[in-house]
Amino acid sequence: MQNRPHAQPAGDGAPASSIAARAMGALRRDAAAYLEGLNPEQRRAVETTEGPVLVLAGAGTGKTRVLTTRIAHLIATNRARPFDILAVTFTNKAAREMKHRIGALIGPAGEGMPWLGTFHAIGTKILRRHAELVGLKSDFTILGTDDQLRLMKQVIADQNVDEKRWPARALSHAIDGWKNRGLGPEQVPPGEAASFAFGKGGTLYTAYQARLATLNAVDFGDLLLLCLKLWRENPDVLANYQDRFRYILVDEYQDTNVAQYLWLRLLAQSRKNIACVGDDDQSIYGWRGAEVDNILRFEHDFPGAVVVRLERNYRSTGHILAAASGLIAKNESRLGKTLRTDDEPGERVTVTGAWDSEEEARMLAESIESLQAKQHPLSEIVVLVRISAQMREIEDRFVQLGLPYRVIGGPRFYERAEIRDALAYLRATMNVSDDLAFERIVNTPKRGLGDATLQQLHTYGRANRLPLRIAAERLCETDELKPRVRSTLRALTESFSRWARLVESQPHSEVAQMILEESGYTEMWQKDRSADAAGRLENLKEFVRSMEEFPDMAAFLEHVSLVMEASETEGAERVSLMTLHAAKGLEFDTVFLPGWEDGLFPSQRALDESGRAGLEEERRLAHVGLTRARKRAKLSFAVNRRIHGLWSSTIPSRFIDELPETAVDVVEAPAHFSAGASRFDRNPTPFGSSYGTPGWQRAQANTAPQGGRGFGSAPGGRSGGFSGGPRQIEGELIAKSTGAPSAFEMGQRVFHTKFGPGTIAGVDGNKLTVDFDKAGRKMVLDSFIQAGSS
DNA sequence: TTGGTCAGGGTTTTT
DNA sequence: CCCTGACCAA
Repeated sequence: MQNRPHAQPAGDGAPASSIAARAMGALRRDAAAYLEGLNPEQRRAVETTEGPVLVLAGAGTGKTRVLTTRIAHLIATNRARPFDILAVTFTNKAAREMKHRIGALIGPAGEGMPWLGTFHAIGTKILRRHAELVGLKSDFTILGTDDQLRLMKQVIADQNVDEKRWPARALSHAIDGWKNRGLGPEQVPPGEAASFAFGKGGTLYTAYQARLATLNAVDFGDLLLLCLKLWRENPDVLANYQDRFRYILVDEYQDTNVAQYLWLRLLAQSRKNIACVGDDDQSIYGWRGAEVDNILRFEHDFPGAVVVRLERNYRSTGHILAAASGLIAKNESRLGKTLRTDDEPGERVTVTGAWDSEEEARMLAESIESLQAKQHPLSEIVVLVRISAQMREIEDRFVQLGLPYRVIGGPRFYERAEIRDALAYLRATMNVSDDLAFERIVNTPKRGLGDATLQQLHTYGRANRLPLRIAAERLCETDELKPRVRSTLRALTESFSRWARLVESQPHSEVAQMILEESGYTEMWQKDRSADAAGRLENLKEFVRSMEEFPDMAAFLEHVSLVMEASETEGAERVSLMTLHAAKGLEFDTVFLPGWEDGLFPSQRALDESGRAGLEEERRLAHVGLTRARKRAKLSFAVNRRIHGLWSSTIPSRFIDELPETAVDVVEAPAHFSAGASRFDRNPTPFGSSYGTPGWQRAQANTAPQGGRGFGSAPGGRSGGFSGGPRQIEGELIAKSTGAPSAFEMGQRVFHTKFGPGTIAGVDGNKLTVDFDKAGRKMVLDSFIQAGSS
């Protein structure tokens, strides 16, 4: 390898550096070995280190591998140290994956890549360093969507705009759109700004930004937009970053929006060592600001760019690839790639029509069961739908059959109400001036502090320039409040002060749990009888538990505003169910693609709103779906589908006819799936061919004992009448209430994971006072204590 | 202030 | 059909 400088044997020459030299030598050998697994195109993508590079990486062509090897190569050949490289991704998941794989490639040297992360995480890091230059303090808070919306509503009300005609959602959408395009309030084209709320769009945007500034807060869009502002107004700061980032790598370049493009262009301007990896055929986020144009225009934007096409697919068999390629070839706006494989043709893509969506769900489930009978692992099966609404019927069927499945996507962990509430409690505790947090939970659980009281607080706070929490404290000293309101409000503010003091001295996760209990928040869910209450308590428990991984509360809050995901139960033997969008980047042996009907897929809305471009994006989505499959892709459509509760007839997707004939098999629905079969579904005929399947038998076992209803006794009912019945929900409730007698006694020796061994000096319900041998006297919850052995 | 009822609206999703 | 938000009565 020409790039392997001075591979001298250790011991040769200067003895002073022998250990380091040996270590370096080992590093280089690894790197070289690594390169050998690459095909010529991949290798070119890795080894063209200087100047702009665009890697057009088709589905399954080893995109991540190229990206990680490139980084390893830069480091191993001493072109850059880990901290000289800027590597941006869109999702935390992708960033984590890259970190992991780089670590595996070059060992601990790659672990500490400080500038590998999402656009937003890196933007945050940069902004915290220069906050004052853009009018912020470095401890600014990052607002989530719901805080953003609440703020937006306030702004709309302040400006005397009718919220009915111009809902906060719409304003938020408009502002997001502008931010995605890199436009600050002053830069929005006047005509465009005027089109919102009778010419008030611009004013509202300005007012919203002003509110954010007062709160020392930013939204997600600002994390990029303010970087642009920072760099444009402070050329010296920009120059510093341009110099610092010797090499820039970008993942999923086809998903970048204008703001991100500008962000990258500013940084890459001086050194021009920018490598973007992406696939124009997998651009499916146009509706949220992604500009396919960014990738289509790359050579123009970065003159002299080297373009490398990765077209050798290592994932799918021939017919699947042919189907996907044939389909995507119908798109006009693309750079053009032809995926090829050395793999066998394999099974053809199947297309099956069903009478209605219920029948489609039954067929699908039956196919899965027959695969299962042939030892196909369930974890290698995925069902990809266009919209989440399709999931319900499919889930119903799975539940009925007892087929284990998991839904990927859905509301993100940190977007769930209970998590946002818990976070709000912590934020309001940690930061007296976090008005949004305080406002969120002031009456959650219900305390009788409603709109009227809140209005009073706002008025008082604004008049005296005080944050709400302080305003509440002061107002309690006056007699402006009704006695009842005053006492609850006082109790609340005093609790906050007490919790704030506890954070100083107690382990943060324990304080958090205490806050949730003493505020009555946990109790609120314990009393809630609805089906998901147990799950919410479970989430809260997980939330508290996850805090323990952070050194303190502040660090936890910082992390959580950008990243927080539900712990996924991986590797479980289950079928996966998700939207096509959620499936990007994943692969499975068998992929089911139901709902290929015009209007649903391609979606009518995409067609109406974006015309040909919309259709092409839908087609790319279809392409993404097909290319998830390694061995089997099974399309289906229904002739009748329930849309918003109403049955309407549909026609097969135009995409079906665009598939190359030779790659497709039309498979008829099994005979017993005739129209209206659902009516007889609950009345087994002993000789009917479909009733011998294991699934049917399980369905019987599951259905019969439900609420004492025998089968067939619910005529006309929904065939999946399952979720309505009483269901036992498992799950341990979060921290038993304070009243429960503790299992601990005075004088008992105990052990605490953080404070070590100690002796119990007091018991109050589940709160214990413990004299720790090392840490002194602390108040802790019994759930954090184990009976001591020593 | 709270809880009920009713009308309206309803892709895709990350940070 | 199912969820959310607005409005109204107690």
